[in-house]
Amino acid sequence: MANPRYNARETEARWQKIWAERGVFRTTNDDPRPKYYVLEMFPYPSGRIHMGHVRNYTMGDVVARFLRAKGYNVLHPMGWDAFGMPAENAAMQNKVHPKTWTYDNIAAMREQLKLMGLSLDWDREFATCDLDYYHQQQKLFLDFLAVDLAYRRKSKVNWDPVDQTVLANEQVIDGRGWRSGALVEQRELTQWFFRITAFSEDLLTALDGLERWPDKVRLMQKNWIGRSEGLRLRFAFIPPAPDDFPYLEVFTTRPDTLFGASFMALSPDHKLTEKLAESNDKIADFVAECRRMGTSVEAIETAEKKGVFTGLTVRHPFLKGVELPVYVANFVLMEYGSGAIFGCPAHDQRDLDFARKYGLNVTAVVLPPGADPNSFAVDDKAYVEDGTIFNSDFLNGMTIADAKEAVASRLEQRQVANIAEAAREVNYRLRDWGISRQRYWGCPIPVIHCPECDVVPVPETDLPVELPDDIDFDAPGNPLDRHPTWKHVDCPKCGGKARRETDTMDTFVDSSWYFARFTGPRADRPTEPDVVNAWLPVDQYIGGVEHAILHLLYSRFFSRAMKATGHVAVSEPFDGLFTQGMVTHETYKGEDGRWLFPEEVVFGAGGTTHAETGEAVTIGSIESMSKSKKNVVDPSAIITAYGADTARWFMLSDTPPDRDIQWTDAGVEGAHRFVQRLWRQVGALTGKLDRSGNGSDPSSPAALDLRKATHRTLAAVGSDIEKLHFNRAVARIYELMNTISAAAPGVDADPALAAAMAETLDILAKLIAPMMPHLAEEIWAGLGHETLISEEAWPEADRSLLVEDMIVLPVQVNGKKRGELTIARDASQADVEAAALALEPVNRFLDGRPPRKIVVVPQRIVNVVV
RNA sequence: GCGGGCGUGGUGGAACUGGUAGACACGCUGGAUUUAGGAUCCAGUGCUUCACGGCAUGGGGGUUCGAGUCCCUCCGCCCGCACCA
Repeated sequence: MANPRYNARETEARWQKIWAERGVFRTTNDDPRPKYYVLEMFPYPSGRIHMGHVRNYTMGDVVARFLRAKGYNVLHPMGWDAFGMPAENAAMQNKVHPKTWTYDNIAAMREQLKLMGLSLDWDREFATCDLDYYHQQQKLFLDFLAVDLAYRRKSKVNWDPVDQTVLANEQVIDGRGWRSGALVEQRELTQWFFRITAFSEDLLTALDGLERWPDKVRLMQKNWIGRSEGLRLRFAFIPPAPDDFPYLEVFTTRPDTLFGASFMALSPDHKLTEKLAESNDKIADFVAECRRMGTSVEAIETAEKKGVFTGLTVRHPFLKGVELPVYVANFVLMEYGSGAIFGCPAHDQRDLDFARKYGLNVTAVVLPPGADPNSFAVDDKAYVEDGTIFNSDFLNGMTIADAKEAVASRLEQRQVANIAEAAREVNYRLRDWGISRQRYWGCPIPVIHCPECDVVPVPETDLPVELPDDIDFDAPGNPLDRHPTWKHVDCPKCGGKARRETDTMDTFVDSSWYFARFTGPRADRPTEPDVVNAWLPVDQYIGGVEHAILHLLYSRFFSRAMKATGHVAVSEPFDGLFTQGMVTHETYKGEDGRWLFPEEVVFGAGGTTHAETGEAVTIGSIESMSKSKKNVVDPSAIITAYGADTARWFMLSDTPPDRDIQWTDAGVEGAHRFVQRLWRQVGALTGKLDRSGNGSDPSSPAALDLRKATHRTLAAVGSDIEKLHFNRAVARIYELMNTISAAAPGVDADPALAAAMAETLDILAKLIAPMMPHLAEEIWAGLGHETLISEEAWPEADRSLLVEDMIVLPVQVNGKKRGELTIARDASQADVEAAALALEPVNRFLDGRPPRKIVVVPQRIVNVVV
C-alpha cells in the first residue's frame, strides 16, 4: 500500500479476473440458503452500453452484492433482448446480416459490461434470438394456442404501403410511416393475438397485492386496464328494424341520464353501419372519411364531432312516443362496449358538441347543488359533476348513484316495455395484445396454413421453426414472405401443400418470460418446474419507468398464461419493482444551431467555445441523454479514465435513485477524489493498526467514539441499502470517512484507538464493497486479509454501541429552539423540566414568570410555553 | 380534458411515525503547502443584524405546545392517459 495513487485500471482488471476464475458469482439451484432473485431489465444490444445501463446495473449490483453478504443465495443474471427492428434497419442500410450485427453487438456490449465489475452469473446468459430460446418460446405459443389464450382474428392495423408492413402506433408520425414517410392506411388484416383480456379482472385486483411496486406504476396499470361498471341495453327500433338487427345494443355507465337521451350513435366500424353503407352512399362516404382520419394525437384532439343520420330511429325506453334518431358518428369506438351509444348531450361534452352541430335536443337531467330546476340549462359546457336527478319521472330527487341502481333494477325486472333486454356489465379498456409483426428478425409463429385444414400448429417434434439465414433485404416488406422456399411446407395434418406463417412475434413477447428462463436457461422445455418455482417471483426488479405499462403488464399476463399451461406456479412475476430515473446532461449548440457533443465544448474564462472552430457555444437545457441531442457521455471513456468504481460511486451519490440524475464532469471528479482519498487514508493507517483487540478499552474515549460512529454507520448503511436509498448510504459513508480522518492523528499515541481503527477500516471496506467492489477488495487485501471481500459476510452492528447514555435535548420556548441540554438518556421528566428551566436563554424569555406549560417528549425535545 | 407527482441555500439533495431545517456532496471565499496544479490540508459559507435577535422549506390561510411534514386555497413545473360512452 505504498503507492499513494490508486490505479483503478490495473486493479479492477486484476480483481475481475480473480472473481471470474474462482466463479464467485456463479449461482447453483440446490443451495440451501434462502433465495433472492435480483434482476435488472436486460438490454437491447444496440452496440454500446449507455449511462442508463450503468446506472441500472450499478443499482442492481449493489442489491445483489449486499444480499449475498447477508447470506442469501442470490440469482443475478444477464441476457439480451435481441430481436427487433434495428437489426433489420442495419441490414438494409449497411448490408450486414441481422444475426451478425446482433451477435457482434452482444460481444461488444458484454465486454463493456464486464468492465463494470458486476456480480453476474454469466453462465446463465442467453439472447432472445438464440435458437434455443425462441424454440422454447414457440412451445409456449403452442400451449397458449391449445387453451385459447392465443387466437387469430381480423383487426385494423396501421399499414405502410411503401414498406409493406404493419406499423405500431408509435411508428406512425403525423399520419405517415416513420421510415418511408408514406401516408399510413388503416387496413384489416388477420393477426395473432394473446388473450390478455381473459385476465383483465385479475390483473387489476392483483395490483393491490403488489406492495413493493411504486404506486405510480400500479395506478398507471389500473388506468390502462380501465374497468368501468354499467349497463348493456338493447333499444327497440321503430319498425321496420333492419335485417339481422332486431334491436340496437349500447353500453352505458350513466343509465341515470337516460331521460336526457336525445340520439343514438353507431361507430363507423359497427356491423350495422357496414350493412347500411352498402346501400347508402352518404354513409359509405362518411365511413371512408373516418378511415382516412389519422390516429395521431393531433388528429384526435382537433377532430370535429361529426356524423350522418341513418334514417333509423329507436324508441325511448321510458318516454312514450319519444323517438331517438340513430346516427353514425366519428367519435364512437368499435373496440369499446358494443360500438354504439345513446347520447345524452347535457351531461357529456362529446354528445353536447354533436347535438349542437345537428340541432338535437339538450335536456338537463342532473341538477347541480343549489341550482334552480326551473331555469337550469346547459349551454356549451356539459354538466358532468354530481347533483340531483330531475326531469326524469321516477328518478326525480335521487342521487346519481341511486338513480343508476334504480334504472338497473327496473330494467332487470323487465318492467320497461321498450327495452328488449338489459344486463349489468363490466367493461375494460384493455385490449387483447396483437403480436403479429411482418418482420424477419423475430420469433417465427409456429403454425402452418393449410387450404384444407385451416390453421395447423407445427407439431412439437418439428420445432423449432428456425429463421432462414439466406435472406435479402433489397425489397420492402417481410423477407420471410419473399423467401423462395421457406414458407412452402406440407401440411402436418393432411400432407397437402400448405404455407408457413410468415409473421413473427412482437419482441415484447421475448421479454415477457426471460426472467423465468434465467432460472433454467438450458432446460429442454421452457422452464424446469421445480427450479423456476423455487426462484420466482423475482424479489427485486429494477428498470426504467418507460416500461411501466407494456413490458410489465405483458409479463404479468405471461405469468398467468404460463401458470394456466403449467409452466410456473406464480401469477405475479415481480415481487418488488423499482423504477430508476434517467441520466441527464447539459445540451450544447454551435452558432448555426447544430447540436454538439460535450467533448467538443471548451469552458474557458472567455466563455464557452468550440474546441476546434473556436465559435461561441450556447449551453442549452438539461435533457436525458440522447444521440439526437448529442448530450451523451460514453461509459467506456469514463471507465477508462476513472475506473468503474468511480462511475458506480457517482451513480449512487447525491441523487435519489428514482429521480433523474445529472451527469457532470465535476460530479465524476468529485467521486474520483473520494476514491483516492479513501485509498490514501486507509493506506496511511494500515501500518499503525492494532489487531490484538477491538478497541473496547474504557480508558480511551476516542476509541469508544470511533466505535460508536462506525457501528452507527454500519446499521444505517444496511437499512439504507435495503430501502434502496443509495444516496443516503453514500452520505453516511462520507460521514464515517470524515470521522476516520479526524481520528487518524490520534492512532499513534492511543493503542485502544489503533485497535478500534482496525475494526473500523474492516467495516468500512465491507460497507463500500457493494458499491465499489474493486476498491473494497484491494483495501481488504491491503488490510491483511486473505479472503475475498466479495465472499465475506455483512458485519453485524454492535447494538450496545448504538445507544448513548447521555443525550443532547433541544429546548424550545414557544416552539422556537433557544438552547439545548445534555442529560442522561433515562432522566426523569421532572429532572428534564428542571434542567430546561435552569437554562439561561429560557429564563430570559420567562422573565421571572412561571411557564404556562412544559411539553417534554422523552429523548426528543422540550418545549416551554410562556 | 382526466389521472398522478413535485416545489427546501448558488447547485444535487438530507430531515424515520409532526419534534434542533439545511446532514452529506458539489460550488464558492480565505489561508497553508507546492516549481506548478484541475492535487492535498485547514477554516468559512441560508438571508439579515455591530450584537441580542429577526426572517427563512413556491404564495396565502388554518390545525397544533410545536408544521418542510397534516388540512384548505392559489401559483408554477413535471409525468402518464387520451373521443373508453
